[in-house]
Amino acid sequence: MREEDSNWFSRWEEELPSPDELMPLSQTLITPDLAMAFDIRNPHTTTAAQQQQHQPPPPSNPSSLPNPQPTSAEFADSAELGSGTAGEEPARTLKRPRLVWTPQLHKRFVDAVAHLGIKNAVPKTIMQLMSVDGLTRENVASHLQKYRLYLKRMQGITSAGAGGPGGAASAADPAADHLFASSPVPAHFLHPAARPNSDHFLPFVPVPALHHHQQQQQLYHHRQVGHFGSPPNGHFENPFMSRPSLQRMGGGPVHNHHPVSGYVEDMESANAASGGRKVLTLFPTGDD
DNA sequence: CTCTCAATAT
DNA sequence: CATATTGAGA
Repeated sequence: MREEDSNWFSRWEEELPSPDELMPLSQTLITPDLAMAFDIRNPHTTTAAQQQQHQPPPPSNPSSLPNPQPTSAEFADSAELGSGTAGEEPARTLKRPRLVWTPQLHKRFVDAVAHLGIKNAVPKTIMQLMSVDGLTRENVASHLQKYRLYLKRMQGITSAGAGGPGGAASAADPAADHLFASSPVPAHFLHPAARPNSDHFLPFVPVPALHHHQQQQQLYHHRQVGHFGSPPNGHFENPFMSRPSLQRMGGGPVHNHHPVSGYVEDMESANAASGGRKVLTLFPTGDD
């Protein structure tokens, strides 16, 4: 019944963060928009007051994680502010747009949690392992809360029949939680003690060997309408090839997720039912 | 200090 | 509605 547990493991190799991109430290204190607007890739805003906890060692997995490339962020956002809505606020205390947890982003989240082990899966660590720029601890914490609830809820019903690791969440769940249901729940995520024999599966535990400096890739993409490819450098770049980067668009994605396959939904679009809400979202990295 | 959880706000 | 934010307890 359950023996291919190591499946999820293999998948990791495809997305495992290289040591290079580990330790993102995206505590961007400056406005993302601002930072990007100025092409700042090295915000030292951090007063060197964080960094106290080290975490899991970069899985020395030679995996091919096509990580975030230094995609030159392009600008295209015509800031039309009627009155001091955001002219230049103090870099601190800025509100970020709502983070939109797209399946891909959630996947990274789940992967991170799975690899860290329930034990070490705490917001900070998860955030670091995810290496998603712009992601904050609060973002992860909030989502983690929901995710845990989802798991608990699921454990009740989903006993057998869940055809294997790949579809652990395919129960007849009335709880078809749109987002959660689409991510392969690793296999166990329940109690730490319910692990039959996969202890050594998590080779990387806590190896506080994290040193390096911040390397953050602020791939905030500003997208206007229906056209991109206006590289500041005059080079052509494929926006859809980027790695996890947050993008903020306006309006509600109006349910763009679809089953399988990369989707090139039309981002932006008027806000459906949310008024002009700026949202942070991340690219459909079309790799699933 | 950070994590977790519940309630609440947007 | 999906997130964010806050607050209390550990």
